[in-house]
Amino acid sequence: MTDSSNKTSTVVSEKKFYITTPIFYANAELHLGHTYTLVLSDILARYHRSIGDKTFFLTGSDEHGDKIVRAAQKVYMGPQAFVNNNVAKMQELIKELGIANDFFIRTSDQEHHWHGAEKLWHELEKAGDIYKGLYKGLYCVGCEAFITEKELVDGKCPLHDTNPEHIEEENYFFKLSKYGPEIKRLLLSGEFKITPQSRVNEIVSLISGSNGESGLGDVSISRPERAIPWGIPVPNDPTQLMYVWCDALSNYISALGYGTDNEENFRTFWPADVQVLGKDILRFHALLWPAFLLSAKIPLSRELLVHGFVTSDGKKMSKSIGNVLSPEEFISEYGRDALRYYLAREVSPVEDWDLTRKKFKEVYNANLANGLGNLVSRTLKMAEQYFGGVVTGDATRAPSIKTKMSAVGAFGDIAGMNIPYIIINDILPRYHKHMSANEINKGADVIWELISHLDQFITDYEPFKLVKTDRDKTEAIIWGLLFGLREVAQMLVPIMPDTAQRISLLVGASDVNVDEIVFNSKAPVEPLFMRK
RNA sequence: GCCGGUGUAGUUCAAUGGUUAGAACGAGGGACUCAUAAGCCCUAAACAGUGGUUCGAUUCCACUCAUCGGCACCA
Repeated sequence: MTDSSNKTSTVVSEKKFYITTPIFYANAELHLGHTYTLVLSDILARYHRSIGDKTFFLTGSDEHGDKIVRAAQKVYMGPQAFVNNNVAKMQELIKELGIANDFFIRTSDQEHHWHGAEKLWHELEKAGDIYKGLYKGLYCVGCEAFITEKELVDGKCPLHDTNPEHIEEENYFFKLSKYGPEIKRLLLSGEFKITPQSRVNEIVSLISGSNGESGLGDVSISRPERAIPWGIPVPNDPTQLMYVWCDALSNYISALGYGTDNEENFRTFWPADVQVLGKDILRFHALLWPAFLLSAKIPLSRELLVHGFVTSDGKKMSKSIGNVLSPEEFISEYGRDALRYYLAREVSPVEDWDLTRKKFKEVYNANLANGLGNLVSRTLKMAEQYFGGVVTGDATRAPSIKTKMSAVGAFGDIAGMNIPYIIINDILPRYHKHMSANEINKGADVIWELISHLDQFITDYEPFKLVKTDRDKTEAIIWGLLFGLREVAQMLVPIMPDTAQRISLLVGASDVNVDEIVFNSKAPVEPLFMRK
């Protein structure tokens, strides 16, 4: 893919763009929910790279905590070996999905992560926001960990069937309560954005509290070192380890070199432009994380993009129901780009969504095999048969669409307009509008509108008949189709990078200005997307 | 229980205080053939319920029912 040839679809931008996923807990393999987070983020990152933004895309793994230690013990492994193993699997899936992250941060990585976490702790301390206090909770001896009221079954630990003990221990606390009003103000003013808006309302009402009671309390941010020390020691107090929040949330800046002797990336990329996360961890990102940043006098992230959960046939995936769907399953049957397509277009970035094998297949056949793939085949076959693949033309000679396509696009009706005109004045502006607003599903819709226009264009002129009587006009029509396909490929770059490249190579556009493109195309040897 | 959102064709979504409530997928039918029996055209198919405001409501309000989310240490 060359950048010089995509003049029409490139909006020149000199901005920086920093996007993050949460770090994934290294106690199990990644599932479809994680896959969605990764693909959504990757599409946004690739989009911003494609428009020229200086982009940094971060993902990583959260590797500390009692849960890891216990899970490792179960399989007779040390915690480090255990997480190494799981992280290797994560990275394998990340590679299979075609995720192009710039860095992978690991919280057990002393060189890349610990300095940042420690510096953040120091800053909170310096601001006077850390104090020693008593943490009270329910502790299960069997689990060697605190458990929450919600986890209890009949007042007992569900794993050990024992009554947990009420214990108190001395921890460090962070003055979260101090920052409630400021976070509320930033949320309401829009300086700190959360998408969708309903999540802002939730957080604001949480801060405000109910019945006149203050909403926010302080939180404990350390735990006493236990049998196996597995975490980042609290600076100047080795008897305590940082609890998950300070340890994990700081990854977003430690990965940029914060706290190391090279903070150049931090200066370049912070604050994050978009932090993608699932609704389950909204609170930590919308309250604790900004409070940490305010305390440390670091600017807040610009936007949290909060997505929903995936269900399988309307139910939560669970092994006991037997409805678990894995990303690997779809990749092996349909290919990586098909899965990316599904996640991009068939899923709302902010709502819960559902997946079934039946629906995936229907969507695949309708839009990839019959839609995109078939259009590529029929266009390139005609180009090859009639013109040996070499098609010359220009925008001024391209015929116009005849059929009225009602209620489509900004014009309402595109009859009488030619392909390049429609693309430049309607398709591309709307595509960019949606993609830059993180609405990748709507961006993808626009691409498929163009695909539909191109099919309609073939119906309008029937070049397969016309070629017998008017070769010049037929060439102008095929030229219009190839021009359209070239733009489809460009817009597809963030969503389906492999497919975009394949189409671009097949279409074979010359690297000259829009008005004089010569196509040196070839028909695909086999369909892009085999019908299933 | 409290707070907030949603409820439109088989499914996923859209729009609107007023002539025929749009689209996609899926289903049924048709004419074509460049193409992956794909594409194109046509057809059937919906405003949760009750009451209110209004000349007139699917659209505004109230209630009911259903459903989803939140109600702090769950990555």
